[in-house]
Amino acid sequence: MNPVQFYKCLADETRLRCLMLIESEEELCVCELTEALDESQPKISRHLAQLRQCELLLDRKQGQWVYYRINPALPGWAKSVLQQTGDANKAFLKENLANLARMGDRPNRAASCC
Amino acid sequence: MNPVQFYKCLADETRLRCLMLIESEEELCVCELTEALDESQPKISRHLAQLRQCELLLDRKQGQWVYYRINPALPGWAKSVLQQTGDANKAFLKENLANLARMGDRPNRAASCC
DNA sequence: CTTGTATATTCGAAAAACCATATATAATAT
DNA sequence: ATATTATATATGGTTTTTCGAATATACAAG
Repeated sequence: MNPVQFYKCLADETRLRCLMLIESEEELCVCELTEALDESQPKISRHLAQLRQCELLLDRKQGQWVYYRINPALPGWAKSVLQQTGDANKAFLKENLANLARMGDRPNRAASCC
Repeated sequence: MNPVQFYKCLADETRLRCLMLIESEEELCVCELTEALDESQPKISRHLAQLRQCELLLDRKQGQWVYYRINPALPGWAKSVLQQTGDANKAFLKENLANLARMGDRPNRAASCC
């Protein structure tokens, strides 16, 4: 994991929020992130694709949903950076988490919805 | 310290190397960084100015030299990120540190040279 | 005052990143 | 089969970032 490439991934507001939210929630699907960030679906999807290509995220398809999670194979320092950034910047995510909470009918892991 | 702005600062090879080298050496002047990275003086200077403006670095003028160091007032998580990144990516800096070591006549803190 | 060295800044061009819109794919439901 | 929902990708344009080259400033030495 090249550190410059890693930090380029974190250097965009949309991507950083996605990463922090996923870090906080373990796993989120595209529609949940779209709602939490209040951004267009293609925009979210494009950034997630980049994070997947750079191997910061792994995806898992379940029915019509695609769930993203932090790649556990990331080097320790990178995982630690993500974790610390999330822990120390809770306020940064406040509104996004509120949007997520307010979201009715979230897909429940292993079953219906969205 | 906005985390997006912080990571934008780290998302450039020149800036990240400067930060890591300063992290490793406590304090470095522009000519030392120019030599260590083998880049043009204006390029180094421009990136250092950005890091200073974003308050990641502090500068100190001594005679004709300007020494840069990590801003100790950075939030804990940011200092920790810089430190961990440096510790875990020594190979990334290997050649830069070699250039620095090979550099004859480095300015000695509080006296002549360069 | 002139020269030399260290550093900073300006400017225009080139490259990279980002975005909105439209469209494609794939799964599910009717 | 058709319609709907979730996600992905392609296209073209706009904004942002980065850069080299030239120039400016500031200090030191002679």
